[in-house]
Amino acid sequence: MTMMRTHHCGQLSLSQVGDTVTLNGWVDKVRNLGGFLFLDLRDRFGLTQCVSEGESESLSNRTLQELKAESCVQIRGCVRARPQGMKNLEIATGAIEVLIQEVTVWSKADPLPFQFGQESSEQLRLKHRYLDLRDPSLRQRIVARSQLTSSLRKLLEEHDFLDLETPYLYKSTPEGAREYLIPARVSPGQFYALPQSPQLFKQMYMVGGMDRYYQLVKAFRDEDLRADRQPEFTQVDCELSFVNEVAVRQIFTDVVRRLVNGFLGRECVTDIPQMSFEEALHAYGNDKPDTRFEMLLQDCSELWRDSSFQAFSAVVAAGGVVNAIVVEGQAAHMSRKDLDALNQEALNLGAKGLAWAKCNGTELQDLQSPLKKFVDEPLWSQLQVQLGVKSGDLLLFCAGPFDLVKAVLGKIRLSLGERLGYMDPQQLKFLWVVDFPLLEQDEETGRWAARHHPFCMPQAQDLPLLRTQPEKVRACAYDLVCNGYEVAGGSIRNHDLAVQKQVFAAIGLSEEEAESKFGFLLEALRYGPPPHGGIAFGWDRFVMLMTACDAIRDVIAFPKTLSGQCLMTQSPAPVTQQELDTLGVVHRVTS
RNA sequence: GGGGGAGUAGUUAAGUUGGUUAUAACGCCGGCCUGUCACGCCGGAGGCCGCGGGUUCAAGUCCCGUCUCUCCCGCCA
Repeated sequence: MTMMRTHHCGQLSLSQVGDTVTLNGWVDKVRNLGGFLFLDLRDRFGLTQCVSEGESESLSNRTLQELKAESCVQIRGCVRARPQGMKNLEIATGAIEVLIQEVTVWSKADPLPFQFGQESSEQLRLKHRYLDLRDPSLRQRIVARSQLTSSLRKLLEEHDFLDLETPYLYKSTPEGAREYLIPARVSPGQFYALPQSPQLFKQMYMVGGMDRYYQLVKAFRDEDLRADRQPEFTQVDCELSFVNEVAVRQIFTDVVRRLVNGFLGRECVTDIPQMSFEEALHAYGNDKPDTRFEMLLQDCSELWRDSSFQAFSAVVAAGGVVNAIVVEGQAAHMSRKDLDALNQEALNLGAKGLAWAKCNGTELQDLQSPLKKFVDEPLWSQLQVQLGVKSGDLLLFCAGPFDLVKAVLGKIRLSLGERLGYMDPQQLKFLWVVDFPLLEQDEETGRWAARHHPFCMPQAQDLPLLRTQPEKVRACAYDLVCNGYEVAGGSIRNHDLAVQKQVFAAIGLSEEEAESKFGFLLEALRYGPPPHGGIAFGWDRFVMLMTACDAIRDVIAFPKTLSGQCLMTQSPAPVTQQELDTLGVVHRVTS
């Protein structure tokens, strides 16, 4: 019996000329020139041009013409060199073609709901995701994902990590993200929860002496979706024993550097710089700075304190701030309409407004701005010096409470960066953000909560402040940021029972509550836990950045829409009353 | 929970101030064509203008509601 396949569609070259081969794949395109017909056959590996000269009665060009795009076929034929000048340099198999001798149709395809290589609605492609996967552009991203995963596993295993599993059926831990609940049939009225992260299990592995753990694992969060957030997503979850912050960052700088450079085939990442949370917030307005461009947020509150511009001086007097960004060389390129749009964006984000100033020269008289009448010579020269303004620059000012100003200008900076083409997806700027606050205060209730999670180790020198000034306590926590996305985050954990109890106390968790929620952790910490810490990568985001996409849907084979639907399978879907009864779930019908 | 954008042939889009038979490209169907690789040429079919209501002599176009997709805010320890 002959082989079902002797080669794949990306394989044949001049060295097989004269061989009889059998290929399998999908009909990419038929070009019938009359007595002469070309059929492009495509599989995951590539595309091979097959040709028929229509001599045979049994295999007329008419028969071949009837093979519709995306039909699945087998073609047996003889490899021959293409004539001079007919080679296609764009494809790997472009030097040869296969003279068709026999075609087996495995299955026919109806006319397609969308065409490959052309724009079409994502909705339609998601409904027929199995077809979209055949489109080389999605296929390449999914293949890239597999390659990255494979390299990552090798790198982690080189660093002595063990691939270990953790349960998906866990229990609800009300803090943090909303969870997906699963009724436990054999314990009526009780529920499992899908884990938002395997955090405590990996710590248990460390207490259990496994030393280094990793897992490519799904995590589940029942929160609203975004372009970079799916309800189920893949983490590269890692944990290490006998490490401090520096060691963790060192190891993962090495892993990321080799992973990225190996994938891109160029020295894209050399080292990964560090920035404190505080510096990131001041200069970029958020904790995940996009460092592909500058345009930093600059404080100029003091310069306005005594100015005649009430809107700013009053803000400063009330303890607020005035920040500016310098948009280089854009004075002449921003129309009134553009500036109005930016102002509107600032208003939508809660600011009182965005003041602009065009520096058409270096003198005060060259200044064009609604603020001009409030700016005198001394203020102007101070602004120029402090902000580093040059002729031709556009200045944008925002005044108000610190957090608001940072948030607004941080977002304005990003939308300007986008407009001005400063966010080149081919460029990857990694950054460690460090020295995060351990706790954050709920604005409404005034209660303190863990910023990352309640198992983070506080920085030793800040520990005495935990009772007196909890806002000043920094955590041994770090995020890996790339191009404005948080791609990984982690911390050193508490292996010291006493410190863990202090943290629980600081977030208002009573001993009883701590015992009922995390009793197994507290107990484990009594039996010789090693110092340990770890990190978890948002793998979808990482792959998205590596493939220069802007939504994680683009690198997930079967993603959900923003309303959590799978358009292909139509999930979620209703269940019968009988199923609910079996589970002991009371379903209240809402009108 | 809130705000913005979108929904017109199989697909992607155009559609003016509300006014004749709703256009185009690709795809599909039929015919011709021996070197194409976005093949070319000739012809043809194809429409619940997302859905429901309203205004009007007249609605793809205006108004209200609703559904779906998308982007953002809240949210995401």
